[in-house]
Amino acid sequence: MESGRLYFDNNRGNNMNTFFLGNADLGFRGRSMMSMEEGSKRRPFFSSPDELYDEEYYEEQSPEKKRRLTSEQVNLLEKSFEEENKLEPERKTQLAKKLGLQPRQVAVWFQNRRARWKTKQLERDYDVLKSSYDSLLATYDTIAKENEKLKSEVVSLNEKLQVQATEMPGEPPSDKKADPLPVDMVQIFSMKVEDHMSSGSVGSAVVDEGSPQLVVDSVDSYFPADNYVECVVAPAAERVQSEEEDGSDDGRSYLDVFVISETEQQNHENGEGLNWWGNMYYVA
DNA sequence: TTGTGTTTTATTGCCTCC
DNA sequence: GGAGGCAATAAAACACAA
Repeated sequence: MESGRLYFDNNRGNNMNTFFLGNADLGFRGRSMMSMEEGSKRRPFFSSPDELYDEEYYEEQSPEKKRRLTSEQVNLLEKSFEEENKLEPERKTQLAKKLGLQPRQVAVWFQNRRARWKTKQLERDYDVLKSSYDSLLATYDTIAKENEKLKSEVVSLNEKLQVQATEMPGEPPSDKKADPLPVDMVQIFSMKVEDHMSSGSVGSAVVDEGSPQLVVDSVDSYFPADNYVECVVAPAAERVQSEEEDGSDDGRSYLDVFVISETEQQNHENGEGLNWWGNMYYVA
């Protein structure tokens, strides 16, 4: 420590100032300055100003005893702190004079007050961050539940497709998958997974108005967030043709839906074969 | 009355700035 | 190098439950 720093203890009771020379090497620190055997006359924490200035109380105190500031002193200090939480030397002297305290005491009070303010501020910041976190967590939970729901929808729809495929002999889905896609017959739309996640309507993307109301999902949310998933919707040419031939139009529009990865679409654009993993849906 | 927890006042040591 | 700020800490003052 810096030797020679001067410490003051203001004694309001008898208008005497006691001075301490702080020096750790000499063993002066806190308790060592005071006589611990001294009996203490307790006063209530919330006392009236009159009680606080009770001469008898102060006269019985040892000059070294640590004393609480009066409520008036604290009020004035609080007011001053609200105006400016840093203390210029001039203001410190003025306040000290006004309060009947040592400038050092005023400085210490401001120092401690800044520390309390900082603690409170940290608590406020923590509360703000926590509520923000809780809100995000709630949003995440909602999205996760919706995701689960959509996954089960996909499973259910796939099961229906399996049933349909078995009910239509002579048209193995595997042949369909192998067909090259007639580009002029398709509508392509894109859905970015991360946009999907952040939009208000969690869940399904809908084909534009000109298209049949086929609801298409991104199949699963296993795609990396920044990957695009392409859904390709095409009229089921073969089935339409077959219906026209045998007059078995049941009033349904048939569509082939393919879901491809970004890589697969690139392959398709490069004239390479596609590995389709979508299947056929129909809508009434 | 006593033990325990909290608040307030003050000290110490280190750091930065001028 | 001195002044002042800050973090860590001590210790008195105080509140309160058992």
